[in-house]
Amino acid sequence: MDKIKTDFTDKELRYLLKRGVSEIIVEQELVQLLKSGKKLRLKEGFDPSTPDIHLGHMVGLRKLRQFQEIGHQVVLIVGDWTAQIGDPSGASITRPMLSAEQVKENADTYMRQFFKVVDRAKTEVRWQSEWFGKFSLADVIRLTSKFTVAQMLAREDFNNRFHANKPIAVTELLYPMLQGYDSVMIQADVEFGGQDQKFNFLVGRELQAMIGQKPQQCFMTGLLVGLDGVQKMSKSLGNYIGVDEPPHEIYGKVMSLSDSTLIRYFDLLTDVPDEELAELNRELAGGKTNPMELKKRLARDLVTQLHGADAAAQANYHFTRVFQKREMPEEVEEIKVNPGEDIRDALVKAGMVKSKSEINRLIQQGAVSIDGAKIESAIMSYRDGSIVKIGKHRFVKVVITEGD
RNA sequence: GGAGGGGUGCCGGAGUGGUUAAUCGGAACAGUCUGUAAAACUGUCGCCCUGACGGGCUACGCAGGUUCGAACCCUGCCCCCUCCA
Repeated sequence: MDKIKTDFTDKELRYLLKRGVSEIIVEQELVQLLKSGKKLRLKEGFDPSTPDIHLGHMVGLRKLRQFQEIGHQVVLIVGDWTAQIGDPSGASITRPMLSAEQVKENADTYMRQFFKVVDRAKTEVRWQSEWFGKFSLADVIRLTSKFTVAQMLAREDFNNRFHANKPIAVTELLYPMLQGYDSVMIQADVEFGGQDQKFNFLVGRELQAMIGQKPQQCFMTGLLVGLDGVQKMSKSLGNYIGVDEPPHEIYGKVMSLSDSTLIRYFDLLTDVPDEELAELNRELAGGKTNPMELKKRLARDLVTQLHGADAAAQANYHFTRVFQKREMPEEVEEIKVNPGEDIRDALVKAGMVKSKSEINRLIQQGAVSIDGAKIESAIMSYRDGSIVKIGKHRFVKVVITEGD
């Protein structure tokens, strides 16, 4: 079958183990594993209560892909049991229990996005319920007796909350143990995730050792800052770019990134070589390169990865035309207008604006034009085929129709 | 079992009887500028009528009440949260 790559140049190793990587425990052991020729089992878990993947997650998925390309096996775990506990974050300690159908649906959604980056053919999907579904109280006691409260409190988040007199649910203490047990069940060689997963990964490592398995390596990827350029990309902060978003949306969001985050994005999300990145960075600092051009390159690269080269070219064209040149897009939505009807009403009806008050406000702000002429008052003359422009990039074509 | 805090506009969060469609921040939208859907700056940001001036209506968990007048006071109900044991 697939050949497993065992000979690496220093450069290749550096790319695999440094680029976009935050920490590896234990790096030397991982290097040995890679060179041993063993087909490694790479564990990645996810919580089916949050099925959307964004670029922040993509950093890790790209790593999985890279390991697949040198012959290794990804094992994706659907955390249908741990999802009921909620990963201890302090913010939300109680989560609604999801129905079985809901979990299934979320899992499908997640996987559809996951496999945009990761190779499905080299992935084994496992559900926690395969083993936890049969767990008895005796099993729970056996598992929990392997750890002490002090060990669990070593986790930074628990520790903080403990000392701040904030609640820690008993089930939350269970979370790392369950996640660790997954590693035992699938005999993971390496577990992948963000830096915030370190504690859970280490619990898995210990548990495997106790049971007589070779402890897994912990592979933690770097954090991506979100659109605001300050906080980490996360769904709850709303500063994310979803893997599932349409091409022009991804492209546009990349273009709105703050300049200072550009290189980091290249670093974490593209294959542009380190030397070239360093060079680009120098040019940027020296003002030799226009950040916009670089952003376009980044946007094209990312859209290509997620939607293919054609979509990327199209998104690029669309952006240049609509946003840079402020021309009409190739396709303009049409709205039906009855003869003599106030066009404002038609715009509201078509959902172009939220309310008549809003369109009035926009007119006052000088944001509306018809056939290139700015509208000063609410009296708008138009004819069949007129192009109404609202703001910088909302266009609509008037179609006059009789009836209703 | 005991003690206490709170539910306000898309979100966060002021306001504790009139001058409050409701300070402020964020998001969003628009305008100016620009190398960019970056940044910066300015403005808008409940709904309806009006070209505009202006006017009307609805809103501060829910339901009542007090008052000339309530997000703010009272009563009941619902819901969140924290601490002690």
